[in-house]
Amino acid sequence: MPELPEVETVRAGLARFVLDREVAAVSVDHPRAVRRHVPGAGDFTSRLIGRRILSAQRRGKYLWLPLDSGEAVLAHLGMSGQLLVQPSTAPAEKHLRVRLQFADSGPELRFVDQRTFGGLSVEPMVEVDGDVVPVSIAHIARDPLDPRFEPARFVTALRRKHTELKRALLDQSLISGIGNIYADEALWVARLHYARPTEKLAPARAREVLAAAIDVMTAALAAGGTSFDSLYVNVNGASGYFDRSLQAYGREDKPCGRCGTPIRREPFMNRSSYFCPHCQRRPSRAVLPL
DNA sequence: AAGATCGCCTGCAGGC
DNA sequence: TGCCTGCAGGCGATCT
Repeated sequence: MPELPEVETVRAGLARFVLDREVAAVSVDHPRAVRRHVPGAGDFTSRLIGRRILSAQRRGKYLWLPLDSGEAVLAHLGMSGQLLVQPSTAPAEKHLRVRLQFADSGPELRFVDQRTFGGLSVEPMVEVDGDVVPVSIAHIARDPLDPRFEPARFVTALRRKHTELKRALLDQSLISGIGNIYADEALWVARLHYARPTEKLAPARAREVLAAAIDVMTAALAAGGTSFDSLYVNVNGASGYFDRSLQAYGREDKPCGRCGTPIRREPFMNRSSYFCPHCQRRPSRAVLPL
């Protein structure tokens, strides 16, 4: 499941292949893949043809390719999305959704997505807080690997919230790029339970969980992104493998790497939370004085 | 109005 | 064997 490190791996890979190339033809093979492009598939196609790709950018789990029209192709990989660079002679993938062919007749760009949670759109840009981003992601916060990310601002915003810590880490409008896997890993490293109330979290503890998130995602990025099944494949067609270094996620009943206590899995937000019941103590219900 | 929940979507593992 | 259920889970829409 692509989170920030995996998306960054794709972005970096794409940058090598699509820069300064002119789009010559587009085919949309599944309408759901462009459902966020409100004017429809025809409009999506016409906004791309004849346009040149200027760069490859990313914020959190979103990546986009600015065009010489001033708009950008925005992509989200969802659960199972892949952006593949393939020779035009390569047979169509089973879940091929969108295909971009270039005027130079070189390798084409394919969006492949089994579960169709991901998608593409072409959008104008908007300035938000000193950055220029596609309009539909104006509400997405900077991610912690962004040079303009402000830790103190995150800590303040986190402690103003009245929710559980993991919910906040997954809130892309508070901090972006963190998904279920790296949230569990960061909480394990910081020895914090997922249900800790954000409003009672000491600033030092908030800084620790942020540092942990940065650490686990930086390490994953260095390793080329995490993958658990064959669905996520990076732009070169090779799966990233970082899962062997995961300490909590997916390790139900396996010993905690610190204390040996079996890792526990609990339902959380229609998914799972993995944590060490010894290192990550459930918060008490007691109301603390301000 | 912020916070919590729902529905989307496919493939596969596991139970009977 | 094949049907059924649960699970994977990000995110916009919709509730409270």
